[in-house]
Amino acid sequence: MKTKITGHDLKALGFTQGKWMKEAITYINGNKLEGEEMKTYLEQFKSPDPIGLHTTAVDFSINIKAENEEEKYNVDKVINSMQTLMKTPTLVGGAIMPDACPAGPDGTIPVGGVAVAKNAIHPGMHSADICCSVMLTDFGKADPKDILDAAHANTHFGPGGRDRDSQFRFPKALLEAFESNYFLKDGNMLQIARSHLGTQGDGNHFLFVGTSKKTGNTMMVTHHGSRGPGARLYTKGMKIAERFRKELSPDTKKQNAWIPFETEEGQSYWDALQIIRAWTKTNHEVLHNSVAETLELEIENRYWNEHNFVFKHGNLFYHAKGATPMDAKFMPDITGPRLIPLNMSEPVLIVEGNTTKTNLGFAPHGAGRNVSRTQHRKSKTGSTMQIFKEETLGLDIRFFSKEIDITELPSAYKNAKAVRQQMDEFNLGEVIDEVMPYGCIMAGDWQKNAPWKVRREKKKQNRK
DNA sequence: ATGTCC
Repeated sequence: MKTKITGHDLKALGFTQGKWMKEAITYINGNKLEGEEMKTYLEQFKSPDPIGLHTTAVDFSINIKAENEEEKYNVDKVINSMQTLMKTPTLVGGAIMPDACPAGPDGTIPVGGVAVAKNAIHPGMHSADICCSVMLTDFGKADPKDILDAAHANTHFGPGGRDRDSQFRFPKALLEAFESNYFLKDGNMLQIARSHLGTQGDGNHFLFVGTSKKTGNTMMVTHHGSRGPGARLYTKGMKIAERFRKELSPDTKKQNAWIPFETEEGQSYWDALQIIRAWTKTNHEVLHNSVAETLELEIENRYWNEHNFVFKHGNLFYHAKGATPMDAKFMPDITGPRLIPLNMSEPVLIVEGNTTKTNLGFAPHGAGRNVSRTQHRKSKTGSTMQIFKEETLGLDIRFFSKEIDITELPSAYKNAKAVRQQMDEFNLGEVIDEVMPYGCIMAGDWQKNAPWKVRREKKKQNRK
């Protein structure tokens, strides 16, 4: 006489534990299935065969050239990492831009990288700062200093969000969108989305004012991403992707895990990305509008583009981590030209372009870093104030925290001329206008006087 | 990237 089948027996047959087991055991025992009959019934619960890596890396186009030894080291590292990345089973194409910089362990998409996946969204390939973007408003013949002063009074840099009394109104459409989405609906997420609206964060984010080379008009350009809400979505997305990776493709590197588009999770994540994009666009708009309102100015023109995002075309998902989408097919709602900033002392480029065989429809997103922040800080041994003055001569540069961030000065970035020259050489968009710098605001080194740093400094002093 | 852990 045969004993009843248990979950233990099914695991011994190589099945993975799951919700399905309870029902299956009842069915098997209820219908007294055994032998071949049971095996046939269990077929439906078999895990799919693991998806292996591509045996050879998928080809990708290299739109970058090293100009010196330091850059050669960086470019080699970027190319090596891309070669590992391009073995990810979902990928069918890729490219790197002239401002490419290595990021993370080998096989991680570099900043300045594009990766094209079939039917898959890879949270690790669109960057942690989802929808990091640039927006421009043309304020006509306004005085650049007035714009910078008003913007300085209205914007917010540094960690966290706004106090309750200085928050912008949270649009109802955004509220409803957040509440409708699995990834975005929790209360904490909404609270952060409210308080972070109209904030720019830190790092390389900026508020830039300058004048058009073509018209002389005063233009304001903001650069920032999705702040807290986007960072949280990214973390959640990576967790879901990791669950799929373990089940579908354990050989895939953790940072390259994906969410299959044709799943409930895939659809929700895709929707969440679009909602975060709408939030981020609003995050720019409230700042630009507040300047117009403060100064009672007419807005003559406005456009924007993201450079960290996933763009869908058919069943292909173009992941851009620090690459400017040029082809209109990526952005049904974007009508203006694109914006490519370089550094605080250089113009913001206004660019148009299209797909070629080698650019995949993208251009660089900026100048890119020469060396890491830490390395750059170490290389600058003189007086910070002196270096700041030399590198920003004639410009009105302000740090929101009132502390200079030496790692954001022009010397931290790749040579702007070289990046522009490589844009020409590799056919990465045509510059149609330039916003000549008047001044800009960045977060500055807000951590300089943080309690833990002050404590560390004191210890150092005591040892001397 | 980020109220650097819901």
